[in-house]
Amino acid sequence: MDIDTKFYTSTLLNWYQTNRRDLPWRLSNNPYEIWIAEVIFQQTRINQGINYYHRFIERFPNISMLANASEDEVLKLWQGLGYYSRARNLWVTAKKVAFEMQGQFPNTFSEIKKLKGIGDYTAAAIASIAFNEPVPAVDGNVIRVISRLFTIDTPASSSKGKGEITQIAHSMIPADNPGDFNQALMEFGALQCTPRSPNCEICPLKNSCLAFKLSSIEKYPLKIIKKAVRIRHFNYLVVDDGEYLLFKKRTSGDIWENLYDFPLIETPDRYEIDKLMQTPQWKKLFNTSDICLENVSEEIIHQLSHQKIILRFYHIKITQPLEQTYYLSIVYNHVLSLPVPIIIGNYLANKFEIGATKKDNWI
DNA sequence: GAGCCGTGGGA
DNA sequence: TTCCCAAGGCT
Repeated sequence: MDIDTKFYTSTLLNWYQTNRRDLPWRLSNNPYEIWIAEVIFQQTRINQGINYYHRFIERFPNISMLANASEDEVLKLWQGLGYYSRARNLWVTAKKVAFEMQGQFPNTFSEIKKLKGIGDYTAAAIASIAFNEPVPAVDGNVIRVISRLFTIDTPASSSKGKGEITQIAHSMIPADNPGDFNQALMEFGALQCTPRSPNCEICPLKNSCLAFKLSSIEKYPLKIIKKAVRIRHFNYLVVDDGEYLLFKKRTSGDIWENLYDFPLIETPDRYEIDKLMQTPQWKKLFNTSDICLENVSEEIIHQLSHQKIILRFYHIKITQPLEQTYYLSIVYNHVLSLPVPIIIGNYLANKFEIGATKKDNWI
């Protein structure tokens, strides 16, 4: 493709100069802070993650502090942000850099990309912003902007389409400030070339935008058909003896890995209480113990990107400790320190007044 | 390469 | 209400 790259480069840099948001990590060339920011803002809007960023940097101001923390604490700080593998991988990588690489964060794209939790995009962002390496950081914004400017008709989900876009972005990077340019392209996508109803009339690139010329802005980037989300039914048993609650640390191979939740009976469809009491899990847990069903919550829908969880909480009071070792007994005061899925955190806040409210989801 | 992994805000 | 999707990466 024959492109006047200089025009796009200078236009985007000029636009960035006057329209860029003041974001904390933009004041820094510290690879650690850039790394944390880039990971937090993977698939996450600025408004949703900005307070998490501040709290994270305050608690872990450098990679050594992060490396010496516990996984539970890192996950607790991440609670509510979602995609918890990001937090687990941050912790794993921090320990690797701190204890195996003498605390020296790698300084080239290829070395950075070897770290767990860092892929093409994040490696390029860190390498270009912290180390001035001219590598294209292709995120969802860049895909959208380039797709529209040049009407890319290969889906960006394919390696071919991604490759085309990456190549174009690469050709636009100025040698002197690749970091600013990468951020300019992304910021342009976030603020000007928005997914829905972009204001093309005020766009400095409208006369160079092929999609605009063809009145097909809405067509790009090419949409991919999504498969239906899986529907699951969770029955949470909130087992309560007045002093402690039962919890279980979730294991790998499912959502919310390494977070904690209540004893869970997953059923193939909606079970009423009498049917739930007939399940082997219920019978095994309570056996012949005296129980009192204190409360059954309304049905709650928890929508994940790929699953729809239909769930209820069964608040069950017991008078005698259960004869079991499978679940953890957590005293009320300690419940707050456990990293839990947001739906559990909200329940605890509303029902037990343990922890913060939904809007204030941190310690 | 396709499926999996959260959550919240906006239209 | 419902749907979309946001500074992606791993298996």
